[in-house]
Amino acid sequence: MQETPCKIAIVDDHTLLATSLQQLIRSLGNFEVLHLSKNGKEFIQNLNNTSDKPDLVLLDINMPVMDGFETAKWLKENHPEINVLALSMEDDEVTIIKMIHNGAKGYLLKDTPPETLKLAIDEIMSQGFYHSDLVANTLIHAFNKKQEVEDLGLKDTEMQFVKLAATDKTYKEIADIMNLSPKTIDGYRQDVFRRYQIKNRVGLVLFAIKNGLVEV
Amino acid sequence: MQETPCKIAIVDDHTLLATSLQQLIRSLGNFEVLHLSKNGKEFIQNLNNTSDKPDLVLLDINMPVMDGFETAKWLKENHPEINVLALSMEDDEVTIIKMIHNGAKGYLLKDTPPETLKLAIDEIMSQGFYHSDLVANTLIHAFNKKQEVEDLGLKDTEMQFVKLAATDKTYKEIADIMNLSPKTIDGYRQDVFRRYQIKNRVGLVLFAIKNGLVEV
DNA sequence: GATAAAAAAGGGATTTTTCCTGTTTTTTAA
DNA sequence: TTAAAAAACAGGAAAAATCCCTTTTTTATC
Repeated sequence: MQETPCKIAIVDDHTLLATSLQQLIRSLGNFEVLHLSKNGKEFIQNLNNTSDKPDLVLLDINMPVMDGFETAKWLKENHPEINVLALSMEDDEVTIIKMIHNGAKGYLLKDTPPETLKLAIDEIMSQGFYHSDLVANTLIHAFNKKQEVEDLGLKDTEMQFVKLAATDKTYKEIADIMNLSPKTIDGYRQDVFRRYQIKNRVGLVLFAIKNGLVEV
Repeated sequence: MQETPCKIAIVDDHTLLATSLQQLIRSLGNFEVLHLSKNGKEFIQNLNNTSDKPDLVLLDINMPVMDGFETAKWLKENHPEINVLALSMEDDEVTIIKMIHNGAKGYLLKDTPPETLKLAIDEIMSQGFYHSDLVANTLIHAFNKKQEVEDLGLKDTEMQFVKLAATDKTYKEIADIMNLSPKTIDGYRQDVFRRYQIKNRVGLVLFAIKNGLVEV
């Protein structure tokens, strides 16, 4: 008895690599390659052009038009049942984290041996995720490390002001807390607004959060 | 030649468990237990009372006065060179994530066999982290899953308003975008403020972020 | 079609924020 | 010690946000 084959789509802007991947996968056994796409946009078109949905997408990250991040995010949102296996040459922390966060069920480097590719696909199909040391270690270290706040050039008083401005206190209340005149606080505000091109207080709150000055 | 022993501190409010842990660790070989503490506060006192700093702390999580979360966070901030190995009966996602985020270098369940405890300590001392499947899988899944936004009871228009309010646009600009009168927007604002006890727009922004309504 | 409820809009006042322009005080450096 | 720089503070005004209460319009339901 033949099992129904695992349907795979390949998204990679390097045609040569995509076609050789296709051949490789076909040689691995019970797999069927539905279509190749050069970027996320083309992939979505291919997806909509056929009723046959892939079980898994081999997704490159660096692509023009619509890259791997966007494509993974789109799939997570619109077709969560389609698994993404990220394929990349990059092994830096930020890239890996972004892909896993966007729903990729595994992350392979492009110099991975074919057996690992097969293993990864099988594990994703059977257990929902390919647990590699690369991904595990990356997540652990990213999560574990003390994320240092980069120096933005804020003076101590300004820093304190910004942190307080990211709460629902009024400037008058902030002035009281800092034992300063509301007019001094207004001076800080104006300086910070100008220095970082901030339009208003909401902008200041978002600035503080984005730069890790306050926790939410 | 005898290596310098690994110095260990134990923090656990269950005296019985703490003392038996102490005995166990001493039996494991080249370890030295510096002191036992019933909670984080007591531990910090013990730390300050002696010049001999531990290399590693076995840290319970559920404790009165100052629990494992706070203690780990304090250590991460004040003594990043001291490794934390979390010990707990809980294996739920949130607990594990919080501990790793607060700098714990490993996470063990209390029903772990002694050999694993030794392995964990050794791995932390040699490689800086004890890589267990429990932690790896927890982080991966937490990071990978689509964090569903719980229903807060916001209507569609209100939701759109809140999302726009969490940008640096004025209410007038928001009204334009939503093709509504500024007065209608003001009505939304007032309703939402009252319903969720929000004081002002910064409060609204923080509310939106905390509840995952917008990404930062 | 009448009626009640919900949504949209408005009037008007107060508080807060924002943005100018400055002056005074304190700190720093020569 | 003194000049310069930085920090703190102010007056005043316009814009935005906040709040309360009322009216109109739309929607749903019988």
